[in-house]
Amino acid sequence: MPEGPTLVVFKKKIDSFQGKIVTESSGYNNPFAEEITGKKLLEVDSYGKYLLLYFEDFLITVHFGLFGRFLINDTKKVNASFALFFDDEFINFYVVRIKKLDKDHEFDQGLNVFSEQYQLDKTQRILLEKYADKKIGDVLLNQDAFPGLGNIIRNEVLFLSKIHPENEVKNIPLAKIKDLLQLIKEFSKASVELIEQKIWKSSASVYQKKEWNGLEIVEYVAPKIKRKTYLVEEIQKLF
DNA sequence: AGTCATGTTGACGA
DNA sequence: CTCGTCAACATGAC
Repeated sequence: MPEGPTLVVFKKKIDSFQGKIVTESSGYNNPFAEEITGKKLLEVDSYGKYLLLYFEDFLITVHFGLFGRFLINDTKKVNASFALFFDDEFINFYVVRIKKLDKDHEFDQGLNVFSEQYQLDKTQRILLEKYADKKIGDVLLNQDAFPGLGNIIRNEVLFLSKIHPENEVKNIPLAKIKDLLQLIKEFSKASVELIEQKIWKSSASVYQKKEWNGLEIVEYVAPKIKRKTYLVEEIQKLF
């Protein structure tokens, strides 16, 4: 279900549990229930498409995949894959995958557009050094270079920066690359509010749309990544 | 009601 | 070793 900005929204909703003690943890896909029980939830954060739950001795990451959901103080009919209870409150996570990491695990904040430490230059360097021969439309979904970037953001920023997804990275003028990276940052951050207002998808320019300003939006499945791609031929250039 | 999807992982074989 | 393909995921919006 979620891309990076959605995880920022999730984090905000769970923020109020910071500092509270987990009185019980459960879930059919939770090998860490015993370790988590009795621990204080020190901090909630997000990185890319992961929700981060920091405890005294370790860190739990929650990935929502395509179907992941969570409910606060509410329960669905199906069993939760992961759940946290705090005295009289609780959070149920459905269809999520969790992992346990070292509490000092370092995420590369230089690549995180939501971080104060984001470095556009670093993303640019990685893109040009490691992915020069790849298609830009494919690379954007690579979480190593673009943590949190998903299919909606991918389609929208390629359109907004007027770049055709089939361009190989090395053929795109540097100025256009910089435009694209700047747009990824701005679009991702602006998305948070739109998601909170539940108008994110409907306010998209090309994603799941048929036309833009009278121009046809072409739709196809990108072969390598097998993801739906939307583009306006007249606007998005091949270099 | 069938279709499709904001995503990843692991199994398998070429 | 790497690459493509497939399936799975207590789903849910349209």
